[in-house]
Amino acid sequence: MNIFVGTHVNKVDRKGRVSVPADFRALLGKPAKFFAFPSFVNHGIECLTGSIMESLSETVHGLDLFSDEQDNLADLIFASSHTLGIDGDGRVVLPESLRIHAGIEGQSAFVGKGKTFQIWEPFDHDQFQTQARERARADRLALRQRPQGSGPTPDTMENGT
Amino acid sequence: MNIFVGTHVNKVDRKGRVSVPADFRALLGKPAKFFAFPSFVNHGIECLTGSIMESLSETVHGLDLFSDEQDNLADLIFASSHTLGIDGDGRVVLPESLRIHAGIEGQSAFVGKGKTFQIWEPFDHDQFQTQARERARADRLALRQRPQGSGPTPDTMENGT
DNA sequence: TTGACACCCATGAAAACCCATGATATCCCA
DNA sequence: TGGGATATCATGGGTTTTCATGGGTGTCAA
Repeated sequence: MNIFVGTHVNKVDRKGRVSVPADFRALLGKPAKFFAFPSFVNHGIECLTGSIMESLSETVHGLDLFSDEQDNLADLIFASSHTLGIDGDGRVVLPESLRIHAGIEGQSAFVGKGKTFQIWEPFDHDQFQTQARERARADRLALRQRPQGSGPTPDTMENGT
Repeated sequence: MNIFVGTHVNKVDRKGRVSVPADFRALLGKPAKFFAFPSFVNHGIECLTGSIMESLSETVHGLDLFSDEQDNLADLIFASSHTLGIDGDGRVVLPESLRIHAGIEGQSAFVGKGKTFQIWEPFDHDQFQTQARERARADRLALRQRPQGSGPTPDTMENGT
């Protein structure tokens, strides 16, 4: 099962270290590491596996080299990314810039998103999830009334903890 | 994982030396060196590994030999390139022409771009990144609807606010 | 001689590594 | 099926290694 699921809240110690949930670690292989960058749209930290990051780099480099578009995209994704190596005890150090973006202090929430995961300040994520739930409900009503309701319904969001 | 990620700000000492970030050095192999030339679209310094430089030369020579386009590109890239050798302590000397192009004085930012990286004056790069971020927000819809097929699309970022 | 440049060494700070502990979950056997 | 034994995990703290950075020395050429 190669997907990240669940929400795990762990402590951030005074050195800035956090335990990566064991389930997640198992999916990160060896060398145990992943890439993390601030989301462009909210206060979460996006976390990608090496293989996803690599194919992302292939995609970006498929664009015209030195084009504005290539340059912008590469900057947002790669330049703001951090390589987080997992130590022998299964922990990573959250860089200060990421902690600030997410507002993380004493605790952090690892949130499974399928092929990727995110790291949040736990309370922030609660709020985010509540809003997502409400939106999903509203969207579903709209969907239901539509004549052809094909495609995935928003019930992927229903897997609360 | 053969990609350059992160933004690392290092000091430029009075001799013009800068430490190349350890992550980057690890990707540059031996002999430890890379090619650098002024970007033709902004104030950054483009930095390419030997192998990328080679494939770039293939591409350029695929253009009509002696065409204006070939001539221009070759000039922009190859004629203005410097080979920067990394010394035993992991540092390079930034040639004056490059420092002037980028406006670098006391500090420089090594910016990962996936298969390549750039060197910037740190404040300049901040500005550039902020703009890229704004543009990305505006372009997000456009990107999503593009048909281009392979690899994971940036849909990890689809979790709107 | 005077720079420019390639080496060599020293040092403080930060990151990676190692070990210990308590809590929880899992297993095993009666 | 209870209940003790065992493994897994999150967490704290100390120690070693790596890294960025400053400065010195020697070499070659203008």
